[in-house]
Amino acid sequence: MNKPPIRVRFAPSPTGQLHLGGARTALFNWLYAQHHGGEFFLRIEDTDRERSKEEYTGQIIGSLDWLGLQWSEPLLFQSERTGAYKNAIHKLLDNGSTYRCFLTRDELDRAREKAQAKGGDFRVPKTYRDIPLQEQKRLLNAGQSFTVRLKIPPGKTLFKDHIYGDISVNNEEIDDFIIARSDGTPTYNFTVVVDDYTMGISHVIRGEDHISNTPKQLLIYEALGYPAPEFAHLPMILGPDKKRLSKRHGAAGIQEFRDTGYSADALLNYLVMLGWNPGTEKELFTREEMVAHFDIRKVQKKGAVYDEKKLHWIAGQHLARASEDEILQAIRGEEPNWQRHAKDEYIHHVLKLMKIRGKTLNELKDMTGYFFSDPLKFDPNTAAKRWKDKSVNKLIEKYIQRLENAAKWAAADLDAALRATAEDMAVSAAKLIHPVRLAVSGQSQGPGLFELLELLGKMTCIRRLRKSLTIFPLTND
RNA sequence: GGCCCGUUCGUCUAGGGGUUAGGACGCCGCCCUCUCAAGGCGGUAACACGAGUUCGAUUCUCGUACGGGCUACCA
Repeated sequence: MNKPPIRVRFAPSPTGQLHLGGARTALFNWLYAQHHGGEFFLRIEDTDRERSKEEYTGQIIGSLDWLGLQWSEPLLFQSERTGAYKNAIHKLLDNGSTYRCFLTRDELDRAREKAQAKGGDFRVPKTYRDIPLQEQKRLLNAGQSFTVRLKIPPGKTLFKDHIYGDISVNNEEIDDFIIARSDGTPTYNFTVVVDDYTMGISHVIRGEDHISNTPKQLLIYEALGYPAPEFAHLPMILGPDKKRLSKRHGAAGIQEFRDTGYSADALLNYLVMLGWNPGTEKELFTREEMVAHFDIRKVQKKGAVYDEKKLHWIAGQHLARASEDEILQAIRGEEPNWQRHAKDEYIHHVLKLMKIRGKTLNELKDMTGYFFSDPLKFDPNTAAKRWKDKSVNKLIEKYIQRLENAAKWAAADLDAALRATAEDMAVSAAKLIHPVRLAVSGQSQGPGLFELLELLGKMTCIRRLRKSLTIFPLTND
């Protein structure tokens, strides 16, 4: 027994940008393929002419590309497969598993409204399901427009979902639904089946919102005589209100996560933990580790609420673990000219010092400005607190003198020099440390002061300290 | 309304007939310390409800409640 190859797909419709839910569906498909040595395909479901937009196709592809969820060729567009759908519809018309329905949309709408007013439970009337051939011909010749509906057979439709287990539905619950509209175009449930079959998809992994579509699609597989794939439905990603996450909840577009400086790996790591667990307590994963550990049976059934705080934490952990060069490459990937004037070696030092202090690439960029140019802004609260009066100027002057005479410019020596100065002046080291930090960085916080001074270099430090003597204290007295 | 699915700390989750119900984020406190992070230690907080099965249910069964999805000539 040799197993059929594993082929999965992600099939977004280009009616909006790629959002968190779509990205997770894509990720789980990709992981499933990677883990099992299968292939991952992409299919653009652009049959809704009204809502589909080419720019969204571009955005979705761009986001997937950024996430690094590489798909195999060919990339399929449903809009280019009209021929295949037509053939399949004819096949079903010929083999009698479908019928032409001459009910008009208006008729149906009215009947539906009436039924709903009376308490719901509207069923599509099977008026034309079994009319004689002559009558059909007559209507056709009269130019009556029609839709093609699937004849739902009696019985039960059941399937085994890899995540939800056995699911069954009585066929009576399913209407003779439309597979081809009156303009001849196929509907969603139909195109999905035709495409999944022709693409040789072995496992359909998609959102839980498709569970109720599955029996319908299974019935189409049956009518077409195609073998059905296996199914796995993923729980929804929810907003804080427990409703399916959407634009209303804020940052749902992948592009926004990229814009706020999250790395693709961190986002993927967060996403994989949303609704899945490895069965161990590990929760920080590299891409390779995700592939190695992924097991679809460990996917949750319950919808998961998106929590930005946790994403932020994971992003910080990824940053702390990343090499300085990886971080630099990631930043330059977004902003090619970032700090081009500085030497890579110097930037690496800066990043080494700062990477555990930021969670996102943007935070890192924002907090490292003073490593590359003299600070122009000085935190006024810190100035008020740490540099109250002229007495501080005296201390700084003394420290500058020592620094100028420093033989070695290394953290330990700068430290010793500062403590010696403090001792001379009979003050605590802190009385000097804080104002020096303010003078040199404009900030009240940052890396260890002496590592900072060492990295900035003698000239820069002395320049900034001198300058600060002309600025502080802020209050004149 | 009908059908399908779900329900363990605020959130993500582990567990599973007998556990002090475990971990993570967040929050709080302490330690480290020149600050901020990071890190370490500790704390806070959960089995929706009701029956049944059982010596014993958070765990199994059935109901109820609540939540979600679907119910289109959208995908």
